[in-house]
Amino acid sequence: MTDQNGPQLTRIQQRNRERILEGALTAFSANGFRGATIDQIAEEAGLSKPNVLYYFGSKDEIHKTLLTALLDLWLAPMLSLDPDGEPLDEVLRYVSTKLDMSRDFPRESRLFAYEVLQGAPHLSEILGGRLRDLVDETVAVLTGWIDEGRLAKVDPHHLIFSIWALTQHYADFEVQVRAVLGPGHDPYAEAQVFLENLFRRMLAT
Amino acid sequence: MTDQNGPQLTRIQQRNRERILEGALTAFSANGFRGATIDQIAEEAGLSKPNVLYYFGSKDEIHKTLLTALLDLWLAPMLSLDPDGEPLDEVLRYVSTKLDMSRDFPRESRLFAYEVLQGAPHLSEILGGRLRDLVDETVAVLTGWIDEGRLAKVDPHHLIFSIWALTQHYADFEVQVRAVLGPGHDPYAEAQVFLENLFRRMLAT
DNA sequence: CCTCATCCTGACCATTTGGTCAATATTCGC
DNA sequence: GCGAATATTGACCAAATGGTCAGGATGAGG
Repeated sequence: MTDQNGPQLTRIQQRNRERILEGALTAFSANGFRGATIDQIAEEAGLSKPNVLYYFGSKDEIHKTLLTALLDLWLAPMLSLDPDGEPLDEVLRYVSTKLDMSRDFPRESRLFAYEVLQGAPHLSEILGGRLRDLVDETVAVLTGWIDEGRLAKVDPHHLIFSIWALTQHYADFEVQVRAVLGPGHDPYAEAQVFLENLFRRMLAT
Repeated sequence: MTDQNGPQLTRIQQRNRERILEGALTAFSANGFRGATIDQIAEEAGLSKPNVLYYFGSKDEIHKTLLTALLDLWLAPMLSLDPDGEPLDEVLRYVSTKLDMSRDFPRESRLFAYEVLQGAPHLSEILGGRLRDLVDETVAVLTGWIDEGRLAKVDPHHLIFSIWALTQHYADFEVQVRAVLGPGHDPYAEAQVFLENLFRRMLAT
C-alpha cells in the first residue's frame, strides 16, 4: 500500500516525497486546492519550489497523489464491519472509529471535504466506482442484518451517509463547533457519548 | 433586512449589486473564495470586471457582504422553534425545514461550508457571538423540554450539531451522495424519511 | 435640450503563481 | 577517489488575477 509498483525509490526520493505530501496535506486541507500554493507546500516540506516540482511534475499531480494515497486510510474503517459480529456493536464500533479519525486526522477529513465540495474533479471515477462498490457491500451486510430483524428498519445507504456526516462534521466544522460550545468543552469526548446514544436508539429493534 | 441604513440606492445600483451578489454566490460556492475570480463573478453577473469593482471595492468586500446578507436566511429556521409547541414536532419541523434548505439553497450551504472549513476568517466573530447566542437560546428551550421529560435526554448542543451535519451533508456532499446512490434515487426525498425516523427514535421518551 | 451625477469601459499595472531550465552540488556505486 | 546518476537551486518566464484610472456613455432633473 505504501509503494506503487513503479521504479525503486532512493532513500532521498522516499524521504522528500513523503515530506512534500505531508506539507501538501497541511496546505491543501487548510486552504483548498486553489488556495494552497506550491511555495507554501515547499516551505512546509522544507524544500525549494523547483525541488518540489522535481519530485512531482505539477501541483495537480501532488494533489492527486495525495488523494489516492489517503483514500485507503480513509475508507479502511468501513471494511472492518464484520458480517458475523453483533450488528449494533459493529455499527457502533464503525461510528466510534470514524469519529476517532476525525479527531486524529482532521486534515485528511478536510482534504476530502474540499474535494467533494468542489464537485470531486479528481475523485469522480472513484466515487462512482470503488467507493460505490464498497458502499454496496456494506449495504448488503446491513440489509442482511435488517432482514434478520437484528437491526431496526432504516435505509442502509442513508445510515452510512449519516455516519459520515455526523463524524466528519466534527473535523470539517471544528471551528464552528468550538466557537458555539465555548471553552471548557471536549467536543470529541461529548460526541462519542452523544453518537453512541444516537445510533443505539436509532438502530435498536 | 434587505437594505442597510446606508444611503439610498438607485434602481441601477440595486439591480447590479444584486446581480453581482448572485453571481458571486455561484462562483464562491462552486470554487471557494480563492478559487473564484472577479472575472468569473463579472461574467455570471453580466457585467465587466471594472464595473463589478465599481460597486464593490474588492473581492473581499463582495464575499463579506454576501456572507452577512445570507446569514439571516441561513439561521432563520432555528428561530422558528416554538417553545410552546410539541417538542418532537418542533424539532422534526426544524430538521425538515433545514433539509429543504439544503435542497433549495445548496449554493448557500456550500458557501458557508467553504468558509467554516477554511477557519471562518470572515465569520469568526459571528460564530462565537451571534450564532453562539442563538444556539444558547435554542439549547435553553431544548433543555427545558428535556427537563420536563418531553424529550429524551440528549446533549442539546450536539443535537443541534447533528441536525446541521445531517441536513447540510446532502447539499455540501451532493456529488458524493449521488455517485454512491447511483441513478434512480431522490436523495432528498429519501433523506426526509430517514431523518424523520432517526430523530423520532432518538428523541422519543 | 442642457447639466450634472451616475455608470461603464478599455487600457493598464503590480503581484502572485505554476512551471521551466541551465548550471551547480551532492550522492552513490565502483 | 572518481565518474555517473541523482538532487538542488537561482534566475527566469508566461499566464492569471486583483485592482486602478482617465475618459467616455448614459441616465435623471430642470
